[in-house]
Amino acid sequence: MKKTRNTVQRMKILEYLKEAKNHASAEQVYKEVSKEIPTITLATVYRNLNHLAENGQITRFRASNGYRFEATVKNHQHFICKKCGEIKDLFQDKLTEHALNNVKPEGDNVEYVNIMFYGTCKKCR
Amino acid sequence: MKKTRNTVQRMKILEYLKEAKNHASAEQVYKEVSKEIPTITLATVYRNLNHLAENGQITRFRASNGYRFEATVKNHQHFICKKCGEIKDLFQDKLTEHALNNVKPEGDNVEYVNIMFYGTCKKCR
DNA sequence: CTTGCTGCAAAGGTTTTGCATTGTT
DNA sequence: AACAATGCAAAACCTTTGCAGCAAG
Repeated sequence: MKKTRNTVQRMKILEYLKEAKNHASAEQVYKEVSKEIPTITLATVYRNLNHLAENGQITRFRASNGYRFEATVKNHQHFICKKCGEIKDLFQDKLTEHALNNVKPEGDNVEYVNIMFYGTCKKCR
Repeated sequence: MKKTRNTVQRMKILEYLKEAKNHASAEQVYKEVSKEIPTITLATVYRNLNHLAENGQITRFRASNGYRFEATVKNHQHFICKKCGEIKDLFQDKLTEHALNNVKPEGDNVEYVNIMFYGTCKKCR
């Protein structure tokens, strides 16, 4: 396992995601963290987000307009509105668990599931 | 509903996806269809893939390196290897259905689910 | 004939990378 | 002191778009 360092940048990025509890884009993280570390660059934000994701401290997934990042939270799902693109958390207890329990891998090693519901949100209907 | 035309390009693209039963990237579709229609362009491929996806004839989802397209097949899920990026179909019967039956939308209109399992495939372990 | 679709080329947006320098450990 | 991480700028990638001509209905 590679050695990692706790730089101010990395700490602040993680801290932001933990507090915001949102599904931030890299740009969004960059904007927020810039307030505290004005010299930070988008490249650094990306490098840290990827690093944190690889270490399981945050979760990374794709929306139609790029990656989204969130502090890792167990057993929840997402709803994405096809019109406005809003992403909501769903906490359908046991659903994630149920999915994991019902996969028969056939030699592949399943680590986690990503369950995304799509449709039209209340506002856009 | 907007009127659409069945151009040779569109027909061949759909035909390819139906026969290949894969999770092709736009590039891949382009490459294959080019064999039959050498003058086709990537832009046209994209326009048609998006068009077909909007009409429900194919399904579009995001892998880490871009969109993937497949002829629409009901009630199946995907497994993606984190190392090699290979995408496999899973047919855990009822899983998709179960997920849809267990969402409580709260005003949002759920249309479909995308269930993606991640891990390390047999070859990469 | 109408207008949706194509090919071409160019632009747009997001994410990654090379390099010299800085800062953690 | 070692080397992981940063900032900067440039590149790489994927996808979309404007436009003039073409072709499906």
